[in-house]
Amino acid sequence: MREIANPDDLLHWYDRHARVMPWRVGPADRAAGVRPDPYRIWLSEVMLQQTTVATVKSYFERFTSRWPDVQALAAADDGDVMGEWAGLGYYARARNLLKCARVVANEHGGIFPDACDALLKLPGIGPYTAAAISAIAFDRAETVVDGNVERVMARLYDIHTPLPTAKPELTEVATALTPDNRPGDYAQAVMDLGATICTPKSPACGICPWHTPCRARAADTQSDLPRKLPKKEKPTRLGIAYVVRRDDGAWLLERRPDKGLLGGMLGWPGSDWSEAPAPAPPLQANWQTLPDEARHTFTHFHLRLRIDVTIINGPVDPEIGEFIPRQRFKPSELPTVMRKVFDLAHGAFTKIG
DNA sequence: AATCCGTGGCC
DNA sequence: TGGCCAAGGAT
Repeated sequence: MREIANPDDLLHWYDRHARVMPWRVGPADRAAGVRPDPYRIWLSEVMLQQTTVATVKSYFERFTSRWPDVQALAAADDGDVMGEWAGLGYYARARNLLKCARVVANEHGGIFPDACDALLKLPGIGPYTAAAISAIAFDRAETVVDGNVERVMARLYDIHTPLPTAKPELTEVATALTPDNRPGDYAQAVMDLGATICTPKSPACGICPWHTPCRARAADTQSDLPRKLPKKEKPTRLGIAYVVRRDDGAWLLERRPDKGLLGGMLGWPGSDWSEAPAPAPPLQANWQTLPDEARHTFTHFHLRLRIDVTIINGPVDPEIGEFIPRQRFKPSELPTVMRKVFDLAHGAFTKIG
């Protein structure tokens, strides 16, 4: 008879090897009765969507220092939140984060729901995040299925169906395995296992607490799992960014519309991004094209951005965007592609004087 | 259902 | 250097 994976074996491993994170209540503290702060769990889970733990840590510290609870975040200025999120990517997360904070503050008395179905109704909370908050913050027996869990389950049960087709099947076996005992710790334990032992490349099967029941390990297929459908090729798009510096040091920037790429973020005025972008200077000036272009890769295309710069004297009323005084302009509040443009333009201005 | 939506580290 | 990958969600 084939041996079945035992959740207690994983929990025992987690008790010894749980990763330490700023938002996490470790297994020892949890056993002593310490409860996680749902606000911090929610915030960390949204930040961790498609984003590495290492990247999230510093953002989490800055957010919780500036906005210690959901009421504080709900009262925050939109631009301040988008500015703090700059560099983390997937900016719809930040817009939905604010929406969610305001719903929780105004319609739930500042208390996060503990049930999945209620959490799912909130902006920016999907199946994974709802289960994660319910399990981790409230210790309810919900099953989290993220990329780690998909990989662990595909290997544990030697499932060769490629993702995303395999998702329902992987969810089913993951659900069947979820224990009623310590579900919050268990959810974090599966993800820790995927992140540190059952890794995408070169999994450390020799020290895995589920080594014995793992069917992929028995079949030596672990390195091929999970299978994934081939990805589409990324096209290259071109564009022009216009950097205007006023003689008093102010910069001309625009707030991008909420919908679409980099929605809600600050950026330089520019052309469309396409095969043949149409020039669209925000004002009449003596434009100079920089020798180097900014290169950036988004989720689904490569971008090559020509940079046109100019320096203007005295008051000018641009048709597009708004001058931001030197004192108030923080390059750290720009999304990465816009910061690359700034770095190149600033370097050129500095050299020219 | 398929597409859109960022970024940085890794090898 | 370029593709892969990371605690996904909205439309």
